[in-house]
Amino acid sequence: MSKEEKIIQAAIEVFREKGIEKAKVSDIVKAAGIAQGTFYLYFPSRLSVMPAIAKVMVEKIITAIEEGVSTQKPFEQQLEEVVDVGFSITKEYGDLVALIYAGIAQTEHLKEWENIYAPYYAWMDNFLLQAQQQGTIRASIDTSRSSKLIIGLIESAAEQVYLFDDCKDETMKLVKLELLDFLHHALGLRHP
Amino acid sequence: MSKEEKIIQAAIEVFREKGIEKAKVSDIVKAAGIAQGTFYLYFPSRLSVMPAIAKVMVEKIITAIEEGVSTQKPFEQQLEEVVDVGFSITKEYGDLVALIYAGIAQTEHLKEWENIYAPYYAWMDNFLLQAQQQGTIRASIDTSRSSKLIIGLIESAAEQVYLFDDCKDETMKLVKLELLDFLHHALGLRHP
Amino acid sequence: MSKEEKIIQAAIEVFREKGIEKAKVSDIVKAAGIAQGTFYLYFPSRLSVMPAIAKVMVEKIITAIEEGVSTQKPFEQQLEEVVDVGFSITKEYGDLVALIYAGIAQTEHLKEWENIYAPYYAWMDNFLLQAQQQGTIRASIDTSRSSKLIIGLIESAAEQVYLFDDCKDETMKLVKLELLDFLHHALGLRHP
Amino acid sequence: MSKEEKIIQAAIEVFREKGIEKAKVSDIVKAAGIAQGTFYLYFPSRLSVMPAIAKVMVEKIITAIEEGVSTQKPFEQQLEEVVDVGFSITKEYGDLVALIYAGIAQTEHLKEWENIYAPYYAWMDNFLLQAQQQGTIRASIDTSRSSKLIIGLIESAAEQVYLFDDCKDETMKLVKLELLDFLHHALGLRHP
DNA sequence: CATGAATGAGCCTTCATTCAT
DNA sequence: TATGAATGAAGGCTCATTCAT
Repeated sequence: MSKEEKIIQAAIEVFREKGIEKAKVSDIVKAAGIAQGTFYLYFPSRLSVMPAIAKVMVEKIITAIEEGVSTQKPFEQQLEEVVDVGFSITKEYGDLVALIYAGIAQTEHLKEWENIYAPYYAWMDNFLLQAQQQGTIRASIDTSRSSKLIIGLIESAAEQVYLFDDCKDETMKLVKLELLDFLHHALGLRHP
Repeated sequence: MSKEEKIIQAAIEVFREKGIEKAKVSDIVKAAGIAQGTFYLYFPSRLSVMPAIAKVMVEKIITAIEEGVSTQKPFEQQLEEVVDVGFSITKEYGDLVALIYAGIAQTEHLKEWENIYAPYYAWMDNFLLQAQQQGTIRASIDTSRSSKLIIGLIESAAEQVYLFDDCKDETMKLVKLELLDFLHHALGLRHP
Repeated sequence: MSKEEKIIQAAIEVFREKGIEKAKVSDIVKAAGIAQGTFYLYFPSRLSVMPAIAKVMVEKIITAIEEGVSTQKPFEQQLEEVVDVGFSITKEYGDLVALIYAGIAQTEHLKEWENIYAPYYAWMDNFLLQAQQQGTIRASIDTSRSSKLIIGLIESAAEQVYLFDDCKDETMKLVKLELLDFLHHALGLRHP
Repeated sequence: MSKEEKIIQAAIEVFREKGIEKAKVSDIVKAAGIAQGTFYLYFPSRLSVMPAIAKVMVEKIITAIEEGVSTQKPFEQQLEEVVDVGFSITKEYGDLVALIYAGIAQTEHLKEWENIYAPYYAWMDNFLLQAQQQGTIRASIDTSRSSKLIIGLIESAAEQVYLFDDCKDETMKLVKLELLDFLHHALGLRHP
């Protein structure tokens, strides 16, 4: 693992553990096993690791989606898998997403956020588009816009369970069912 | 306006303008027109104004909803008003919401967030419940869970427009339409 | 008890408990049951209570000496009582003495300390003088100078026991015996 | 001179000049010719230099004793030299001793003080022990306990002169004589 | 490339003191 | 006399960043 990768991994670790404000460069370099000055050979400032962290995170999201959704299956099942993966992502990276969001909100323009999530949005757009072309979901959907709505919706639902709720397993199933029902209707899903 | 209110107003102003990390207590007291020490008579630390800000914000949200939605009109029109108000709220307070969310993520447990939004959730729950009882929306909806989904959905949509997008007015109408369509289907809206 | 007395008593309490630097005016007024501003009606500044505390302390010392030493008994027994009382004083007020000493060292001229202890020195001087006039102790002693030496000696001995040592009771008796032996020889005590 | 030594020397200087409470870290670093932050690389807090100062001071005391007392001469002359050195020490470091004592009283347990003075006590103990073994002072003395008494005694006497009195030179000789006389008797000194 | 000691600007917070009531 | 809210100066400490080695 290169020094740069070490730093990014250590930063993820430390930011998750301590939060943005309390994550010191000294913590990160300690976790990375490098010297204080070395950090600045790779990143110009403390918060400039954030985009790199975001990139790593989105890569993981994309991988999870691609691995978790079987393009062979019927759309209805795929949709269920999309929700499952979305929940897994929030479970595993929800705090990290919130962190990066906050980090970006504090530094650069929030618009940057769209670029970060772009691959996720693109995947979802394509997912809907294909279903639409096959007549599985209603034709009136604007897949580009709805892809963002759906991602927001899945995240909202998952946050209800993982960030806020306590009795997770129980709630999770109920929320997922409600969400799937919601999506079925929203997408005008036709059971072929 | 009491000193405490002055501080909260000034804090809102400064946090919005400078972001969490760069908002100094000295900025806040200057904006509030009080002495540095006075701040600490009302709040034990710099970030402890956050919950107070959140409370003010939610009060404004509730007021906006109650004023913006005419309970006399048919549900379909009310829903449109709900979306309109939701968009207005995000337009006006979106950055503040993001700020508070980040501020809370850095200090207390994220669960606190649910308490803050509780009145908004409660209103939405009741809104759906009445529609359901009148048979306007499908009976299979769990209004409590869906209220959160819908609020998340409206916020996602509005953020697309106001936080990220540039060409706002144009986009806004399209996104709103897409969202309303999405909701109509999701809720199984019956046009009476 | 007058307000002024209340303040002095509260100050003694708080200074003993928290030490000089950490004893806040707010602590003192709270302990005294008065308002913050009232303190400044009686004392011009935070540390200006110190002399008043010192005065109270010396009064207690004098009282203890006068009550604890029986002028009727032979000198040898009186000397033992003087040592006993000296030890009691250090046990009870040793920390306070150190406190006042430090407090004075930080503010005014250390010379003030002599004025504070003056009554104690005077009593000891007189005590020695009478013994000398009766031929009980050696004539070559300068009672004025030696009174200070002896007080310093008793305090040193008692501090060994109460401020520093752990196994107090055991040690105390041994130290007292050693000290008395030391004093007997130093004073050239004649057993009549 | 290492940075740490520079800090200690500067701290001694500043604490003596301004007293404990008014000695600011900024004063110390200025005197040491280093940056403010550098102070905290070597000491965790402002008052944590105190023990280091104490150590330096005791080293100086030991050096002064070893240089000022000629172990070859007869005990009586050595005792005079011990008193002379003791007076010199108080003259030169008396204020520092009071300072450190107060500083320690404010922070750590007072017991620490005994550890600091331990080398001085040990030297005196040994000094007495040898005289006792040679029959020069009375056999009934417990040298360990009396070493502390004697050090307390010398300090008391010297403080009378240097800390409190004005007409120093005059008084000094008289006090010294009185003290030596006092010690001769107390120790049961035999003039061989 | 790597190091880590050194820097120093800057902020949060405390608290003695004041003063209008 | 008494109050206690308000003041604001002041300082300990942190920590991102630099740079000589």
